[in-house]
Amino acid sequence: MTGRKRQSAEERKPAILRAFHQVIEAEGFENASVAKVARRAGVHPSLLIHYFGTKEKMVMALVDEVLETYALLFAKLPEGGDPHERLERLLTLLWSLEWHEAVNFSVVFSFLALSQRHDSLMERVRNLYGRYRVYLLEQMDLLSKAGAIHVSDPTASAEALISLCEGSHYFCRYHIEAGTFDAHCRHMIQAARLILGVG
Amino acid sequence: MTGRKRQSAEERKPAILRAFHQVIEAEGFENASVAKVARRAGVHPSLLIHYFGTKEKMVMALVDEVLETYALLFAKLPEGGDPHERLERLLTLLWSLEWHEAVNFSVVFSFLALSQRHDSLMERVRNLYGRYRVYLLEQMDLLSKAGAIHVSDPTASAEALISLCEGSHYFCRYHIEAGTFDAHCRHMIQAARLILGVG
DNA sequence: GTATTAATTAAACATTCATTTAATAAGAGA
DNA sequence: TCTCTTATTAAATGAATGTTTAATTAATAC
Repeated sequence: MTGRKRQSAEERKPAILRAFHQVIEAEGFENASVAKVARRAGVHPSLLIHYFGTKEKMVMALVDEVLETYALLFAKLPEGGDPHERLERLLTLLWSLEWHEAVNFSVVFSFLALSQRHDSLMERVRNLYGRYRVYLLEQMDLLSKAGAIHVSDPTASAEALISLCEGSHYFCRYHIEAGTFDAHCRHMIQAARLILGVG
Repeated sequence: MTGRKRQSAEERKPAILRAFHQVIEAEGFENASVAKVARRAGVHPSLLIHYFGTKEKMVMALVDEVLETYALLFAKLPEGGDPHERLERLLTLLWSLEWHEAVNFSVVFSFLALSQRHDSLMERVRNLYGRYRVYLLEQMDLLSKAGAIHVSDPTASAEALISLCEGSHYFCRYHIEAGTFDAHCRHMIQAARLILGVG
């Protein structure tokens, strides 16, 4: 009748979340109703409730996916190899198009807003950034001992790197000219080098 | 009957926007309905429509206020005086509690999400950051000539400062420990000095 | 004190909201 | 083929959505 095939839960649930993501992108989190998501997924609204229980749980399922995207991103951070080369790979990855486009800003901004009044979400985001910070501290220790960087206060440098990186990716669209993203990344890498004492 | 006094439009409209802001803070932008805002303002829902026309226009009125808050913040940036002292005042202001708490993060994150699909809002935010950038470039030129800083690429340094500042304020809550905001600010000021060649 | 203007509410509107309950349909295993 | 499970829809729910229209109330101007 609908022209849609019967699918398993393992196929349908991700498809619904994909539709949810698209609706948020197109119309905003505040306008992403169950009915609209269902329509985009080509499915009856009650099927979403059947799979997720409530809309809130569906939101949290999408949050899980977005957080997982970040976790996968962090998993790409370089671990071994020559210190100088590793530093180079780290900076190049942090300011790559891949890193920049990993998530949708409309979705992430909405979830960051949500985290302000959703304790467990806040805790999960903090946990993610905590791992980020630990990674940077470890690397700075290694790179420091190898003489690849020169930092006096690793904690301060880690905070600065995270701030520079997040500020750059989330806000550059508000102050750089169109078509200058590559140059912006070079600028940020240079600033990162100054912070790491290798300017 | 309601116990509320009759007020002029000049008093009522800001009061309604204040209530709107509070509802977003407490329940999120996606749950801030006209009825809830009216209830918090102690007023009938149709009064909001009478004053603002539509909910969307009411949203834009609140956006105006938030953007104005930022504009007033920028107006506090130091202009004259001794270069070294001015640099000191600039960094101290950028990483002050006043700067940090000037806006509500739940509200701003929601509006940043909105800007992704609202062209005129995007343009207005870009305009704001453009002025921020111009200010920094002007100051860097002056400070540079006075020997207070040493930057080779002012554009790159301005982008780095903005990124560091925004990334710090919007994301520090996700990676610093409670009660370490002051230390974090000191770290950021030190990083800013490195970027400005006065480390 | 009356007329006028502006603030405010009341009531009703169609629409959309998330969700429930029950029915249907399809595939899997026996 | 029959049974059982699971995917899917249909239909109905009451509440909440934003908005309109008309009525009411209070202050202002004359």
